[in-house]
Amino acid sequence: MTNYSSYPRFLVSVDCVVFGFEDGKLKVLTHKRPYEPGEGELSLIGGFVERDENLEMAARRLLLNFTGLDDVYIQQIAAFGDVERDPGERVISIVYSVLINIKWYDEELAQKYNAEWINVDELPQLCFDHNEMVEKARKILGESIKETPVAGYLLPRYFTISNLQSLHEAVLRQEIDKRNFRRSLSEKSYIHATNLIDKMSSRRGATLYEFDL
Amino acid sequence: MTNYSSYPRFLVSVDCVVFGFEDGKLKVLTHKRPYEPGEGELSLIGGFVERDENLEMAARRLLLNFTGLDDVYIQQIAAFGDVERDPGERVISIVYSVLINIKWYDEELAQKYNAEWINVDELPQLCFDHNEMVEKARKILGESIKETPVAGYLLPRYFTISNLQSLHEAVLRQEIDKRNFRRSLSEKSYIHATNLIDKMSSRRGATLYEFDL
DNA sequence: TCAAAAGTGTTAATAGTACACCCATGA
DNA sequence: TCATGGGTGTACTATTAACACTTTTGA
Repeated sequence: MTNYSSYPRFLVSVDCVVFGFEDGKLKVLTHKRPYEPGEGELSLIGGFVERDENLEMAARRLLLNFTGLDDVYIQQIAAFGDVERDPGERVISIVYSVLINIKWYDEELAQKYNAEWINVDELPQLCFDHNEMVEKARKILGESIKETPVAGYLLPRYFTISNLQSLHEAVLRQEIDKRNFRRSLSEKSYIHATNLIDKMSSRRGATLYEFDL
Repeated sequence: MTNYSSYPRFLVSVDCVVFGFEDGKLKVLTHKRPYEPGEGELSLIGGFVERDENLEMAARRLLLNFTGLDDVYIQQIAAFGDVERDPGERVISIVYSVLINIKWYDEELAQKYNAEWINVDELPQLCFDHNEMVEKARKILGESIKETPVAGYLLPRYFTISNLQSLHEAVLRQEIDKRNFRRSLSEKSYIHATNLIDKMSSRRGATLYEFDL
């Protein structure tokens, strides 16, 4: 027997900052909240934790539901628990950063949920404290992308160095020298050139690379 | 009106990894759980979040209660939410790292709560997932201590470079060269020498330093 | 033939690491 | 006078930053 009974219980939600990369821009997946409070306002992908699932499972369930994707990269960012953060009822929210290949995203589901990819540098006001969640997630993404192969989750399997560089530039909000960037990559063990050539993006053709994940 | 009503509610707790520094060792504050489940097992400082307080306030309330200290340094580490993590009932726990000056800790309270400071490198098994919490908090402390003045919260107001170095060594679990350490400090803007001398720790006397917090 | 993106090296500056001796003092 | 911890500088290595031209090819 526990003596837990006298303590309050709370709704616990998971909110996902879903990042995608397209046209040289880092984007975040949003949708219009379909119910009150905040109906019609822009929101991250979120939902409540159920009894039989842990926090990460809840995030994965919501993502599968919303994007059609399983097996995405997710990482916990923080817990948000201000008393008044959700005007409907007190909700404690656990935030996850999620990286997906925007091309695999299910367009039909997008329509169904009023979903929209928004450039992270041009985000309007989102509901509740969701802007703050995006900021935190982006900061952590910036730290990860320099050290780890997480960029692989935002790009297609094969990609050019230019693609990868423009992703880094979008995440870090700074220009990077091409030669220094290529050299730093050549020192990473988790990325390698394939013998494939991309003829789409240039006349000359660019070597396609691949992450070892 | 919300449509939140059909979702489950959970107990939400805050667990604090309270770090202190004494005798050249990084220590964590533990106590014996006074009730089931896990009665008698070693536990971090924790408790349930109340309706009218946010997560950080809950942590501060628990700390004041348990250590007699307000105005401590606290930083959120992560949320732990595995379904079975607490065998009594499902509890979602938000973990905070807390840095205090071990000398200010209230010994009477310590007795009352069966509290004990344990060397972080010699921690026995703690209840539930508390060891994992300590590991995460310690990892983050290691990153912070190199870049920021957080060491100031673990030391007395005035301290010698030797003190500070031994703290860094305890946190990072590695020896540091004395000359390099002193040089790196001289490049930090947030620490400065006072004109006070500590005559306790050596015959010659050592300059006392102070953080600008 | 030329526009457009791919690819390529060198130098300078900075940060980090390794290392050994003298100093001041109280007991 | 000597044991103890305080305090100091230099050379080497590794990392990061700055910088410009040639290559390939389809239109």
